[in-house]
Amino acid sequence: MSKPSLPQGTRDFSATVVRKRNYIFQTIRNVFENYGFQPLETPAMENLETLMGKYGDEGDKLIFKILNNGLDNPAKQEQSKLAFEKILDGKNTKDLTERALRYDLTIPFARYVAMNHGQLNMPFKRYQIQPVWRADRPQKGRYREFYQCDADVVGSYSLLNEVELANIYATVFKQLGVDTVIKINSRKILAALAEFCGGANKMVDITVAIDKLDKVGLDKVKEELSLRGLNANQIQTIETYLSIEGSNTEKLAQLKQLLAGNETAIAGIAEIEYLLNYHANSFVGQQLQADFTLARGLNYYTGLIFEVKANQVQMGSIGGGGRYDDLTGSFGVPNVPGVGISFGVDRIYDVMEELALFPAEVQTGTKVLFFNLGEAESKAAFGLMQQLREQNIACELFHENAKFEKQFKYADKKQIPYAVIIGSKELLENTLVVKNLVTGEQTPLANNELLSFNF
RNA sequence: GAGGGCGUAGCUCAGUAGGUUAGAGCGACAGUUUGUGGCACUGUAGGCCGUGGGUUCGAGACCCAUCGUUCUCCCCA
Repeated sequence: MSKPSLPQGTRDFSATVVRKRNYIFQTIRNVFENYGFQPLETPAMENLETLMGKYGDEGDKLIFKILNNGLDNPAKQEQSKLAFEKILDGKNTKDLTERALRYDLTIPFARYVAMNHGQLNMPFKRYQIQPVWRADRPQKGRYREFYQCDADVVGSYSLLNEVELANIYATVFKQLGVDTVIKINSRKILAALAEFCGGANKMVDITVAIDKLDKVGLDKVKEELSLRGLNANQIQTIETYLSIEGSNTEKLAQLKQLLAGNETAIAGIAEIEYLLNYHANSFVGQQLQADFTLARGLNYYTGLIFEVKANQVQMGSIGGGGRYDDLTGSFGVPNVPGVGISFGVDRIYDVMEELALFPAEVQTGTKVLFFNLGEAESKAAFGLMQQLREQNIACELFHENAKFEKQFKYADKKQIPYAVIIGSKELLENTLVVKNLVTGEQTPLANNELLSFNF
């Protein structure tokens, strides 16, 4: 028997970690609910065809596929072999795999909307907090199983949705105490830039290249643009575009000048201005930052896009989202617009851990340990303990009669703040001693006074 | 998909230019006279040195392979 181990990129979460994670989940969930979003859960696995082709070529490779059962069935062996040959040739076949683990929460949601759009009360606002799986190489802040917390609105073109979603971002991170910047851009502006430089079909090439600006620097970006077939003139325009700097208003002014007269650009700029003006006088506005280099990988975005970064920590984005005008189109239901955001809990956790932002109260487990000092003594203790439990005070009775030292140590390890001691003397007198294990202070009480003790 | 680092006790790691029975700290367990802890002291247990091959009189150390893990690039949360 070899040592047990965990699949790459997955983790066990022990008590302290779970409590901290739940604190994040709870915060996000409460804010979602507070903004009128309703919960949804979907299966861990989807039909492979639901997912394939939705995340681009790179994304398709990272989808965890589930091997069909019964491939070794003698009657089907020939079929299985043929199917395997097809896979080796890079072709898809249902004969080997027809299900896959969900890669994100947005596409399963889109599938859900497409299946139920007749029944849904539009605009439909749902939130979803579930794990997703990606066959990626794990590294810092990157796992093969991780949670996403999504909130999406479908069935509405109103920019008021974007306004609310920005508010949700700012509120959650304020409550968690994480100092963040919410970067915003519009896909329309990127599209307009492409129209200016080489045509709409160059949009992907351009966005992929400029998205790397802060990582590789201007020269490398220009190099890549050149490789992707842009001429010197076009690259010059993009350089000007990338050199836009200053406050949000200053940036927008420069952009207007650069892309003057382009209708797509005007529309995109209007979106950003709408969002900024709406939040001009709130705490949300202080975090919003127009960033025209922001591109976002997923190509279904069409309007405003968001990305959240933590200010004091070196870490990839801890949230992202944007508007997509035709998400369910690929499921045969056209013209359902939507906009959504996502929180990356695992990265938020890492950021908060690094900055020591978790409040101490998160770690409250057992409140009172009842000492076990003998058969009759522990029986009395048990009865009293049940009374406390009914008051929702978490208690434990030590599992066996043991030396004081041992019982104290157990309490220490579990950081239990109180002990209740009932020995032979107390048993006779129907009394007990409450000991504060932090201060060492002891309070003798009659049994019937225990319930009114302020733990 | 490409490229680095690291695998020695439950945990964190030492292990010098290859040389006897592989070490420390923490943790665990037991005790320091019988019912008040966190400290201290003493003792005990616990290692196919990731796995398989090779070089050598001799390998935890060197070489190759393999598995695991971690980090970077690509891409992403």
